[in-house]
Amino acid sequence: MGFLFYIIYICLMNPLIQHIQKFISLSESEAKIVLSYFEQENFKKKQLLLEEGQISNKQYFILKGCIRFYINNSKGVEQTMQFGIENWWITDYLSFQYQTASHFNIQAIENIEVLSIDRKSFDELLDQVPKLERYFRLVIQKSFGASQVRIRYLFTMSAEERFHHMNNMFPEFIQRVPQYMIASYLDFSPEFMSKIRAGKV
Amino acid sequence: MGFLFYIIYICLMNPLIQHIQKFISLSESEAKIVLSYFEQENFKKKQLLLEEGQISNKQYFILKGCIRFYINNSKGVEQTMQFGIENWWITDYLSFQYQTASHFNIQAIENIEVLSIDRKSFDELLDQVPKLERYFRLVIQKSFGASQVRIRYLFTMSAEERFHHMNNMFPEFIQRVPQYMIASYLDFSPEFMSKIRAGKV
DNA sequence: TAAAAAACTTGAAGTACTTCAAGAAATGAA
DNA sequence: TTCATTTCTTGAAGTACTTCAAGTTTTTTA
Repeated sequence: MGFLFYIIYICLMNPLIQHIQKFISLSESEAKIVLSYFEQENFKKKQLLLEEGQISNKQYFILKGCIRFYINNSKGVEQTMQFGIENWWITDYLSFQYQTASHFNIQAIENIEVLSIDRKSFDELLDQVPKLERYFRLVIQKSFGASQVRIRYLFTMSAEERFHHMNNMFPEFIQRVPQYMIASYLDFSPEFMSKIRAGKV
Repeated sequence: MGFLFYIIYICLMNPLIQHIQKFISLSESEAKIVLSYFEQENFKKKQLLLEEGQISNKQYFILKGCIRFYINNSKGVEQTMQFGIENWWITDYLSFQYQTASHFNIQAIENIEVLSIDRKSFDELLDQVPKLERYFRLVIQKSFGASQVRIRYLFTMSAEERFHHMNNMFPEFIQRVPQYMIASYLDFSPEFMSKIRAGKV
């Protein structure tokens, strides 16, 4: 009985289960089923979780660490499309859903721990715990909203404003990630970022 | 009996039901329930479906016509974030979900017909037909994918390339919408668009 | 702890766009 | 069918960035 409580305890303490519980409620037995579909994976700094041209066969929930979603632009320069940290889901949803080649790369910026689920298991999980449809709808909805806000910033702010805005909103993040990645995320050159920071613009 | 068949027929012929059927299957009776939650609304060209500062209380499915999702930038210029045509869903999902003030405007570019559903009805509908959770998840997932692709284009292509790309992909659309809206969607000035079209860049 | 690699800085020169202003063309309204 | 409004065009001048190249600092590796 003590052992069982322990199992339940570790299930409910799991970051993924806690995240799900923010959106929908899950019983202990459902939590256990959910977790049984996931596998923990670790990646080293700079390792790729997905490479351009591959089919994104897995969806990841970040337990620990920071990753980025990037492309190689026409000049061969890496351009960061999105960052992900603890409690974020990350995948190329189009490639994952339609099993088509991805245009994006996903890379660990730090040593990371993620929970992963492949496409087939994901479908099975949703059939077995249909409640999760709502959870994933809400998660994607938030990501989509964030993506729209991002486009709004790109459209309405100058390079310098975008930098200061990000600096105010996520100061710890600016410390955590190389500057050139932030620069490309904000859509300007690393040199220009250097000048902004030095107040030389 | 003939009358009943007729009802079923008009339900299944409805563009929304047909759209839903592309993602999940729906019985005739479910189709009827779904439609009972929606209301048809018509808007005239230039009318606003949502105005910045308001809470987006409705979600729209476009039956006919073309709309745009735009912001007023810091210089008071309207900047198009997104277009919507037949069979697209449109709303500010963040404002709709969390009932917060929207930063966006939604406007009819042509005289339009939409199906609308308010937030409360939407929740009820999902409770009554839980299958739809998956439908909406997939719809939003596609929108999110499109949004990511859009950012990719903004990052990797020059103004001229973005124009030619859009011109190749959606030639009929370029005809349908004023040039200055396309220019702002592609993130350059209407004057520059004019020069691109004239081959004067 | 040294050497190598990665990340950041600086200034000078260049460019892809924007802004402005004025006119022409197309569309809509009476 | 005309007048008013909206949309599109053009050239000249300006600017917010980029690119390049070289040096400095920081981090990683052995």
